[in-house]
Amino acid sequence: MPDIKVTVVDSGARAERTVAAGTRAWELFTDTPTVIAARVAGVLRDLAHELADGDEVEGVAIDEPDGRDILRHSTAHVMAQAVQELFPDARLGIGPPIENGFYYDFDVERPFTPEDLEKIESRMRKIVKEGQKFSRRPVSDGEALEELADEPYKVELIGLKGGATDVTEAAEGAGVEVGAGELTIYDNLRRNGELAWKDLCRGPHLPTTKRIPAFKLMRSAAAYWRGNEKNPQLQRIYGTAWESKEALEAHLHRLEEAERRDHRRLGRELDLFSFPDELGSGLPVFHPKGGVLKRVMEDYVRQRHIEEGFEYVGTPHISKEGLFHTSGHLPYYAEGMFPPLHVDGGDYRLKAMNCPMHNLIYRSRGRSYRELPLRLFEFGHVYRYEKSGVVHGLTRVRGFAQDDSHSYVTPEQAPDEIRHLLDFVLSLLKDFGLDDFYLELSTRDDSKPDKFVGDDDEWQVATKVLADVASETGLELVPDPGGAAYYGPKISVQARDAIGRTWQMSTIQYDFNQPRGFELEYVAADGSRQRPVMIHSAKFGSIERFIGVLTEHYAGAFPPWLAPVQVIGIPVAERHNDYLAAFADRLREAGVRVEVDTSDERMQKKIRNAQLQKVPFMALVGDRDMEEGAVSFRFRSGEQENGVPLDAAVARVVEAVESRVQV
RNA sequence: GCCGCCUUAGCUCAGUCGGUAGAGCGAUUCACUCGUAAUGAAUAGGUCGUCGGUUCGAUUCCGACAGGCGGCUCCA
Repeated sequence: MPDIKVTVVDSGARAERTVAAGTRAWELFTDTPTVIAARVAGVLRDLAHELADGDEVEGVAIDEPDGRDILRHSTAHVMAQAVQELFPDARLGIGPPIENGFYYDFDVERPFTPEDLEKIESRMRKIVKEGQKFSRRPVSDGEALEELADEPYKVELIGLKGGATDVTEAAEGAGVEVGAGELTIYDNLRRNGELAWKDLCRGPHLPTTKRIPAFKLMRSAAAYWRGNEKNPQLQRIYGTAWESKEALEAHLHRLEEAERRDHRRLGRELDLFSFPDELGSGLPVFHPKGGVLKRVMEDYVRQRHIEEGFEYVGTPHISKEGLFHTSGHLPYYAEGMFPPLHVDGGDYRLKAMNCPMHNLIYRSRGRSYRELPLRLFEFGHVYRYEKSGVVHGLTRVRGFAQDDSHSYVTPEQAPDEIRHLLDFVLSLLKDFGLDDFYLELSTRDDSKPDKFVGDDDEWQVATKVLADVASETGLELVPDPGGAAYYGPKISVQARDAIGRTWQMSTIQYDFNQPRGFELEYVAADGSRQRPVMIHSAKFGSIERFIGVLTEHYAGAFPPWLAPVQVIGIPVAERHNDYLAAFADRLREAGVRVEVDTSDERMQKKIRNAQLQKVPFMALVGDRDMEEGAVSFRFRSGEQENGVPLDAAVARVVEAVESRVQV
């Protein structure tokens, strides 16, 4: 048998090897048990892939990103097999790997119960234990259609492959079933060669089910077939799979950590806000402590806007409906608005956006080019009729305050203004402790012209201006086709929080449509009347959402400048109360939010309470401190600074607040 | 809006196979006055989410609605 030459790549090192023709990838990696697939000439392959002369081969380890995807995809197959063994009538949808796990969709008569998931999971363990082999088999479209005649969703995918340019676009996740080029079926073979199960799949897969070290089914939920609400709903089971039991445990631990940070839970525990049923879904109230957070944020943000050349305005929450026809909201955004109120023979609407009202301020008198950029800003309360299933804590509500501004500029000024806004937004977010961002550029979906106002040329200009400025920042820029507002494209700032989750915060939108709708004009230097462009911008998106995000980012342990209570005085015994009260007065004079715990609990209990309330400074006073004219600080970390003289103690707190640092 | 699950004291949760309920924490009161994450005792607190139906009787079974949770779709 002739020999072939292959190049084996191992963590950057390359080695030429001569092997017999017909050698399969696994034979190169017999010494490295973590390798579960191969990257051959840059393409992921099964370990059973037969090598060709000149191939460049790299092992794919189970704990690298591609390896985990393969593991999770294979685990999804095992799950589907278990489901079809237990529920023979279940028809298969798609089953891709996703971040931290996988899912598989099934068409079943009855939704899965938690007990079903347990049964499925134990059946899966049995299949894993059996060590079934994943065996790849190329098939023609015709053969696939014949073999999978009982799987209508798979048949549909095969059909799409012929027509649609990109199957992944036709159904998110479907790329793992049907790739470009030839179709393949994976047979799951028992040790004796018997066929246990099969599925249309592009692969690659683990060599055998035994190579699944750790997995767990998480939950089941409904999902629309191919992500379209007009399609039937399938039952989706989510699971997770990892390269080791330890990695699975660590993942579950991270989920617990995220739960501990949940702002809905912290909001209750820290007495920040609540959602009274009596008000209705998605309508929060802020309690005094949450009110502090909200006011401090708003004060700071208002101040920064004024420094940046914005003018603070005020507008009502409701208006006659005609305004929203002029703005285009009713034709394009009606389903997002609350239904009309019938008053005095006319219809009024709660506003869903502030822009129409700002336009009226602009239009209240003639404007000169000398006034531009004209920047109007307010905390405008808007109300949106969110579908009942999407309301979620403070991050998705039906009534909220936008820190909303509209810059009216000449078309020539637009790029500078957008640059200015983007810089401003990023600096504001950094002030609040968020410093890891990327940008998203949301553009029009050309296939749905009825959802967007204006002509192509205008959209192109607007999109280019935004794209150019966004790329100047050097931040990662992710395209978001179809995500634009009806009146124009937008840049949004996505911020990563302390545990790596991303949140959409600021948006900057370029709008040439509303100025036309409202017939906004300015008089140019040559005396002609010109139409301004407006740039919409919300820095935090929504104050409510931002409070929710900050709460999770800090896990409720806010930096002193934001903390509802900045210092809590804890007397060791009742005789220290007066001394602490005097210290608290001094702090209060310096503008510090301070409380003294004069309850008759023991000191240890007071410390525990302060710790649970996540107060940044605990100021303890006992006999020793009183004698020295000092206090002792305890921090949330448990660290202490004992015997701090009173002047220094006040200065210490004030300094931390003013510099907006975390302690 | 769609699918599934859930709703018992302020919070977290037991419980009743249909005969109107209990714990811990929290609250209040009393005692204790204490040096870095829970002192002890007593007391109060619930028409078991709302409205209908079945039943001699419903917190429990059925239905509708409201609210919540997890997804899908959508989104600041």
